[in-house]
Amino acid sequence: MPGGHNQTVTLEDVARHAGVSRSTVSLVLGGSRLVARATRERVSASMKALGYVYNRNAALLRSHRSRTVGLLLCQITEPFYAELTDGLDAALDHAGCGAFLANAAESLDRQTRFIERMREHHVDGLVLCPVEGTSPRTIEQLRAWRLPCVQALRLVSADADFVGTDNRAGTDAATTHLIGLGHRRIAFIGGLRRTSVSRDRIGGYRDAMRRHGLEISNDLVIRCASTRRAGAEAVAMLLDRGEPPTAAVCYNDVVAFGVMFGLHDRGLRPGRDFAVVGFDDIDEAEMWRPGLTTVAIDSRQLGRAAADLLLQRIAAPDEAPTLYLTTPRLIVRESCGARSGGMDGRAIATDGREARAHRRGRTDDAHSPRYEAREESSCHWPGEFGPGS
Amino acid sequence: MPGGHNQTVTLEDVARHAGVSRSTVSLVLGGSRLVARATRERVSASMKALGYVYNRNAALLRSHRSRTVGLLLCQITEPFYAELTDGLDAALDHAGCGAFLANAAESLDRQTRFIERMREHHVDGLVLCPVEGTSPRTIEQLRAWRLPCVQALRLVSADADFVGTDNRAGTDAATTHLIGLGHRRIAFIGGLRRTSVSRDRIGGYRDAMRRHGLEISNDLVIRCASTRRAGAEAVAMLLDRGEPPTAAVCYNDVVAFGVMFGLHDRGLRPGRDFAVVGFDDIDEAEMWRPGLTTVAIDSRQLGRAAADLLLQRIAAPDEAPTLYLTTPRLIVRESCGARSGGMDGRAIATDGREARAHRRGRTDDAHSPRYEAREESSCHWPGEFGPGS
DNA sequence: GGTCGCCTTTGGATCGTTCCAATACGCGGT
DNA sequence: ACCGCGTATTGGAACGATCCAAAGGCGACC
Repeated sequence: MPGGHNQTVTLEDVARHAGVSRSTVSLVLGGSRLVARATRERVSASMKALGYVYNRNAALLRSHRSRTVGLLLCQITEPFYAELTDGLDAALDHAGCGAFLANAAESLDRQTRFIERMREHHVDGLVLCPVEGTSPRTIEQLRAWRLPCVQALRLVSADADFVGTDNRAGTDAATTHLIGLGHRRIAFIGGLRRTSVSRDRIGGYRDAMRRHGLEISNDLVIRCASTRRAGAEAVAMLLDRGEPPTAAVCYNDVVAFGVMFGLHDRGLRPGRDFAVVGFDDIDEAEMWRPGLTTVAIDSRQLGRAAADLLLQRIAAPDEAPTLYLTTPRLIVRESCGARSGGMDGRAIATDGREARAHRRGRTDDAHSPRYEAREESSCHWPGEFGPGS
Repeated sequence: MPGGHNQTVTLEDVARHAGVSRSTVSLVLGGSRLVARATRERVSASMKALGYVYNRNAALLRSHRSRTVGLLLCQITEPFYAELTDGLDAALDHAGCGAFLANAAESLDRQTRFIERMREHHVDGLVLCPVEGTSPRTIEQLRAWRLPCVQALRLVSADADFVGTDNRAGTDAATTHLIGLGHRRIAFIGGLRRTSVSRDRIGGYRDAMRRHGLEISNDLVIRCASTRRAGAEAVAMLLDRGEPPTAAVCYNDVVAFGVMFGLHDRGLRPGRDFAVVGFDDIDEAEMWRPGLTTVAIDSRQLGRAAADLLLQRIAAPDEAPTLYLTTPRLIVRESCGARSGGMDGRAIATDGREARAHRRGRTDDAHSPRYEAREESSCHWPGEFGPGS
């Protein structure tokens, strides 16, 4: 490879060097079977010799395919989204597709700006984790622009593809588990943002409580931000009440960690004096002391699913939208008191460690669509989170 | 805005609609002062009316400026990198520049592939958090390709721009603090990867130990991965020894959290039975129970600094490389036993809460380069981590 | 009235690729 | 000798912007 090129090497240069035409070189680039084997090898050699770099932008200008997709995250600092990105990025990479990533930091304004920018870059499609307050019209607009889009996690419009999990079933299972352990006053903590995720997670909690004839007083539901600090403050507030709850279902693991910190501040031990359940099963949940009982949704697999669905949609833009929902699994560890002699020591259904190992195995497998498509969605879109909410 | 366009709107269309030439529209796009105010407004109106979308790729083809940079992270799931990305992204956004983000997941192979892809996309520059084993030749190559590049955190080549922190000073201060509290057998935990960061953090620890005439036996340095699990395992191993240490300086906060989990497993309380110090001061460090004493390096500001330096370098590609080093600050909380009556209760120099508040204030300020340039670097590049290491 | 200069505007060439219709070529069959 | 056919290759026209040299219009000044 020559050292100090200041002029870019083009197809023309390669063609001249290999003694063929520009078109032939282009065909070689595309891996066409039309080109004779000998020619193909000669051209490849020339490309290497000249240090040729493919110009994706020039190609895109003509072909209208960029082999690049956009990924718009609502909050990259949340561990769950980092893990999701990890899976998604790997899947796209595997498919020879690059990701143009942007972090909206939960700002509707930045989200709008980034969508604009993605269009300017002519990405082939978009994975969107919509920020709170995203209007269904935004999704409609993308459709009108014919920009393939997959909504991830938070459902805004049922008229576009969606990859997520059955949140309602998740918190239902978590709450039911706590009830089975003997708890009666169970709080829900977190879910401040007005998103489909919040609605469904709170909904599942309510379903389970109602089914067991338990009171769902509004002051058992503390809506707070998804931070450790907010979780700690929320549980402090609950413990100050006359008849405090004995357990809490948390919006996600981060809030649950905060709750455990808050318990610590009062000299209470999670899993012994108070039961805590999280949601997401992010990497650190297993390591916690006590280990966090939580609803696992395999972030990385969800990322892969989103990537696969988007690529599929790019290939066939006019098919009806698909809703992919993974089935969450309750992982029982110590923080709810069901294991290692805490609280009441009742026998448990799920072995956390085993389930975890299983999940690991799946995660490390070769890449292929492994999510489950389910028709009976737990999401009931038209309603609370309509336009402008 | 018309509904069902299937043909893209080009400058030509806008020009026709506004009754001017293509060139004039282009000038308007560039915000040129040459165009008369009335014309400018007419053109803008036409753009809006037709739903015009700027085609960055077409522009790039001609102008050789994409107003897009690449950000290559070595591991997006590490909270520190997520925070860095947060700051960097915001700064670029502020400068009207997009970021093409990729996650190498600590794989040299993926890093190479992504650099290739960035070149194909003709990004204006690259912020590179080099993965372990990155050769200085990689950086030289970027230079030969005339692709502006800023190394972040990990220094690979002194011949290119670098943004990082004075790691050696950081662990030196942390270790000195522990020695001041009366500790004599102090371990270093973490820093498995062969990077300049590992070298300098271990170096600072050694410096302080040596300066105080303390033994630096090799079995006090446990090199392990930057995970909670590895930290827990490492401290367990240390405690099994004949004469275990009474304190540990950790490679970063994540390892420190692991160490605290490991202590918990042995029934020991960090800050009372064993002193723990971290590095980075990631968001959650303050919330921990006990609060983590750690070396703060303000990840978001570092991200901003990297963005600024890169933009500067793109503007002036031929200037000599700059090394920006921020000065780390020790934040004393409870985990080292210096506060709240732990261990020996000696008076302390730094108030964690105040320092934190100060940092917050700076972080939220308007965007401007606030890092400190220092000539006396703590990094001694040629050596241990040379080519191919 | 001609010329100079200033402010605006413009046409054409160009960037590096892909697409498409056309061609060159070897070869067996009539 | 000509045709038909399949395989391999090619030149020219896009794609949608920017750049540049040049020109149009209009006062002002000599």
